[in-house]
Amino acid sequence: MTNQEFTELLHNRSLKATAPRLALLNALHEYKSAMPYSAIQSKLSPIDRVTLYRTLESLMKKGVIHKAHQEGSDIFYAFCGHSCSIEQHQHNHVHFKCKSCDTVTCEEPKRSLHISLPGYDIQKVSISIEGICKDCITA
Amino acid sequence: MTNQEFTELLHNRSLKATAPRLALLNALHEYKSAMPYSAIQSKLSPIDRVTLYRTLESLMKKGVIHKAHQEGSDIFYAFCGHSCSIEQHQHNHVHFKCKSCDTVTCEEPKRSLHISLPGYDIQKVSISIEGICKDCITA
DNA sequence: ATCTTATTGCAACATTGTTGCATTTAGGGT
DNA sequence: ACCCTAAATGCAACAATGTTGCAATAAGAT
Ligand SMILES: [Mn+2]
Ligand SMILES: [Mn+2]
Ligand SMILES: [Zn+2]
Ligand SMILES: [Zn+2]
Repeated sequence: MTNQEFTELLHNRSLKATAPRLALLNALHEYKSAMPYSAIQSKLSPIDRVTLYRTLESLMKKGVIHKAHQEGSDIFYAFCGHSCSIEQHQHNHVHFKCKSCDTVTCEEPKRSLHISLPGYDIQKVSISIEGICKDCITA
Repeated sequence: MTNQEFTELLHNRSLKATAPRLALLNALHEYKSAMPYSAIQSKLSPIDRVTLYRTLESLMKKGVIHKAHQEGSDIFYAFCGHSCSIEQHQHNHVHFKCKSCDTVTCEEPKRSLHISLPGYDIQKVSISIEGICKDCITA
């Protein structure tokens, strides 16, 4: 992803292509897997804390990024897929955190799981999984 | 649940039956659904913040309570079932947060869902659901 | 090049997490 | 009923993150 493309992405969502936003998008892009808040802050340092806070907020609100994991103290952020837009987030995937390498990734489960709670109106499902990732098992 | 029973519960887990712990257990018990941190703090006020922190930690470690919801800023706590012990937490239920009444409850889904991620070793699954609860729909 | 509005940067404050240490207390042993 | 000791509390102190207001700045439309 080039800086030019990120700029388009932001403009499509009525967001100005500012330095902090491009820095964040580049950081997330390079990081490959979901990026913990602490790593984002280090990478973008010396960014103003409030600016980072609002940058994350606006990008989340516009369906560009999403929180991928929030057990533990460090919150992980990841890019949304094409299914997410300014109107709504649409995530059918799960979030996997490896206890060995501490990496958080967005994964598509083989069988799409259907949760049934009779009498309830289910609007959003978040699934966080912990275990050992493929790479750490093979290695 | 009487105070006497709570004392036994604590002793079974090698924990002393102190005032802060009994206060917490009583608060959780009265609250019925999962209790947000802020409500716990108000209810137990004026409890020392550190004591509350360590009380929650120790009770979680010994399988007496667990975090029921941690999207949002307020973390919800709830009693563990009989399946949880000093050795390990064993939760097969999901956590439902009602967008209307803001209540968080532990729910047993009808079909037990099986998540399949080939190549990965799944050790723990946390499912958080948001929507409208049974009571709010009926009302 | 100018203008307008979104965005930033800073100050300031709030909440929660976390550790160290001295003091208190629960509960087992006598 | 009284000791004793380990466990637990209370307080100080610091760190990290969330959150708002406001003045200064800069992006992008004209
Ligand atoms: Mn994801
Ligand atoms: Mn639960
Ligand atoms: Zn791994
Ligand atoms: Zn409800």
